[in-house]
Amino acid sequence: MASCESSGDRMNVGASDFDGNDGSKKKRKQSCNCHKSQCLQLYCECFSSGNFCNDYCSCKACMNNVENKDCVKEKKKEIESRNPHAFQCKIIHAQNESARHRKGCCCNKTKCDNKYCPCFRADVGCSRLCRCQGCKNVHGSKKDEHQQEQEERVLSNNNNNGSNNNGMLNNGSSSQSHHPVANNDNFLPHHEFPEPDVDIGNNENGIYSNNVNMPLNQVSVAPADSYYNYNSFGNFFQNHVAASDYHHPLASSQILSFENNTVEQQNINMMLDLLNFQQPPSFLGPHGIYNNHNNVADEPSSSIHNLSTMAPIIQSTHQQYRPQTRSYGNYHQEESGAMNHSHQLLVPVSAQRGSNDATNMHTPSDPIHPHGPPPSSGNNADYAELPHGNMFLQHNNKRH
DNA sequence: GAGTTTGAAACT
DNA sequence: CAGTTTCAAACTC
Ligand SMILES: [Zn+2]
Ligand SMILES: [Zn+2]
Ligand SMILES: [Zn+2]
Ligand SMILES: [Zn+2]
Ligand SMILES: [Zn+2]
Ligand SMILES: [Zn+2]
Repeated sequence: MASCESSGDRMNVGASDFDGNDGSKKKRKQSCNCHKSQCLQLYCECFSSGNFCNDYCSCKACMNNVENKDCVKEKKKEIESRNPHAFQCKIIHAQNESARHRKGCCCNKTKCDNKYCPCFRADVGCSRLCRCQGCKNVHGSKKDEHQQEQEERVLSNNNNNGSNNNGMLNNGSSSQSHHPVANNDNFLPHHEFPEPDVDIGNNENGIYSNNVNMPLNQVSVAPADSYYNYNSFGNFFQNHVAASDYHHPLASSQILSFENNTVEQQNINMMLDLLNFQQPPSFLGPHGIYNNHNNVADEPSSSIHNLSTMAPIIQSTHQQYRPQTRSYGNYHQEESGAMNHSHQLLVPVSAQRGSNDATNMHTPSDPIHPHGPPPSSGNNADYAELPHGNMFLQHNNKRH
């Protein structure tokens, strides 16, 4: 059974074209890097294209192999019962038509001009089946409504000249009329700070600054405790922000000697630290004085305002977010009290996202946002509100 | 249809 | 270039 030549599948890194010895381009065997699907869902390109995984794959817990061929067959049957076309070639070569993607694409943001677009990936133009916005597919872009309308008028006037197409404009060379497109992407820029929120209620002992509270505005489900950490000032912050922005490399003097490296001693140290607490330097923000160290969105992560002054005191190995290389969080304290290199024990953020992932949580209502709260559908949680009102970017690509 | 999960592409 | 973000599709309910 000949497999589909140009499948348009996504390619795992290292699996794309490569130069052969003779200088020719060859297709490297397709491969995947699946971590959670066991390569038994259509997310897996090997499975999706009807192939077993192979030596180039770096998938985890892969089931998509000969050894499990019964299981694979079962799964395929199940999926085909939902969609009989699921494992058929995704590119259609119909007579008198340019090749097209079976289902078309639905690119809302990328204009079909890169490999996010399944049509572009397969080197075919967008067709009438595509629901793309502002299509600029170099292999042939879909007509927009205006062009479609014009074309239909022309066709009905001078009865057709034999050109068959898919509702596709001729490729690249034809210059297109550029209508000014409404920009719906003018989301609140990070530098538009709200009024500083002086959190008096928690300031009476001088220990805490604004971020002592868990974020007030999270969506119904509170993030698991492990999503939070606190710095030496007792401020709570969200780990994923912390991991990338709030830490800096731990000085060797700050790594405890063995005999002091106990939970008890750490707790004593923490109390001492709190006793010796000095208010973090305030700074003049766009709308006044800001007290806290954290979440200064329009300052670089290396800014003093975005740094904590000591290693995380409590950071379990279950913590989802691996502190960045070069970060303070290179070290964490295990329950035993031992300090260890965090980044060798924790998993990268990209490997561990989940629905309760703090990065994916967003505010139900967003008084700061000039365009109202993020829409309630789609993958639309790009932004959330931090405790003191700053917006920050999340993982979840909601549409604006 | 709304919302979540997934892994490659893109970005920095 | 390792780490993170963005993206559109697959998936679930
Ligand atoms: Zn796979
Ligand atoms: Zn594979
Ligand atoms: Zn696999
Ligand atoms: Zn597209
Ligand atoms: Zn398309
Ligand atoms: Zn398109």
